[in-house]
Amino acid sequence: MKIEDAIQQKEFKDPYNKLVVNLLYTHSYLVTAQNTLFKPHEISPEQYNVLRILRGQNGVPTTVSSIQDRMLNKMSNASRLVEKLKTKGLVKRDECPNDRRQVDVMITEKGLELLSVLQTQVENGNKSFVHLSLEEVNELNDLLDKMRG
Amino acid sequence: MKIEDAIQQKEFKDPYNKLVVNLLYTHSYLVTAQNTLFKPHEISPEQYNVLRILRGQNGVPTTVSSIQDRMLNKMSNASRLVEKLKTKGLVKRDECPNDRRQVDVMITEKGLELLSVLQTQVENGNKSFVHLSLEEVNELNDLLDKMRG
DNA sequence: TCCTAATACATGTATATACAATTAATGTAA
DNA sequence: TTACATTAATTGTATATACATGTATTAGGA
Repeated sequence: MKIEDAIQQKEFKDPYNKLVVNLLYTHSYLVTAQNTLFKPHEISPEQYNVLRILRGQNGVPTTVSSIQDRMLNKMSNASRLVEKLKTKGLVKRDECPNDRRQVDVMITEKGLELLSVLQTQVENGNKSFVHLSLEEVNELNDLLDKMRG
Repeated sequence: MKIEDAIQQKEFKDPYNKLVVNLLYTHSYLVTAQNTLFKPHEISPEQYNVLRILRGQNGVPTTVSSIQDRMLNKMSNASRLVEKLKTKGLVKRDECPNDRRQVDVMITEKGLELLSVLQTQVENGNKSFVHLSLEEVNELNDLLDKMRG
């Protein structure tokens, strides 16, 4: 479905402005689809992403600012997301001995278990709502990378 | 900059999952850039979009649900956005005479003035943070349309 | 007509985003 | 060592997203 039909807008000023609208709209499409996967597990896409980052550390503790740097949305608030995950018992948070300003964040067993359950669903889900061939996906990835300059 | 470097992730399960991450990250890049344009005018990108929809009506009143259908984020709350815009004097809202459940929403003179000031900035801004040729932009638009199926 | 369903919008609540401000700890230079 | 800047994290506030629920109005069938 063309973006013009999706939002009932006949024409755009130019392809650049159309692209911006198209990206915003496609993002919404994507997040809506993802939410249906996460909802039953009472976790948000953002919390899932933080858990993924922590698992990637393979047991090495991570600071809040390091999580922040690696988040998909740089403006998000890692401190509060970690707090939410701790409440659910999915991560633990200790004072860093070398530098008491910092905090060592680690994923728990419970967090790892949830991730492994979710992972397959997310991976299959991602494939199912991206209606493109492998070649087209690679093309799209390259264009997005280039777009950001 | 490749997405792998941007979020310090070495590899992805497959290109489909990479694409999802890439879209989320690129969306954040885009919105952050747009916010710098809107901030000085004390308006949010979402509110700007609603004003654009209303201007497209050329004086014909629109209902809240019609705005909702045409918004970029279908899960957004048109009712509250209209309320915010009304508080700022950018739109007016009247009870619809034919059907008292509905509400006629119209953009005001003040709203039109703000839009015309913003429009040029937004259009130029969009071009400046999309680092692609015209041909590549068209390609990207087509791939996004196709991706949603 | 009356009853029920459907529609349009508003409201409630939780989470996340955006950005400013604060607090505590550390680094550095006079 | 003290004074000041820097850094790391938390907290505050406003807006937006996500979804459920409530309320008033209209539509349509028995």
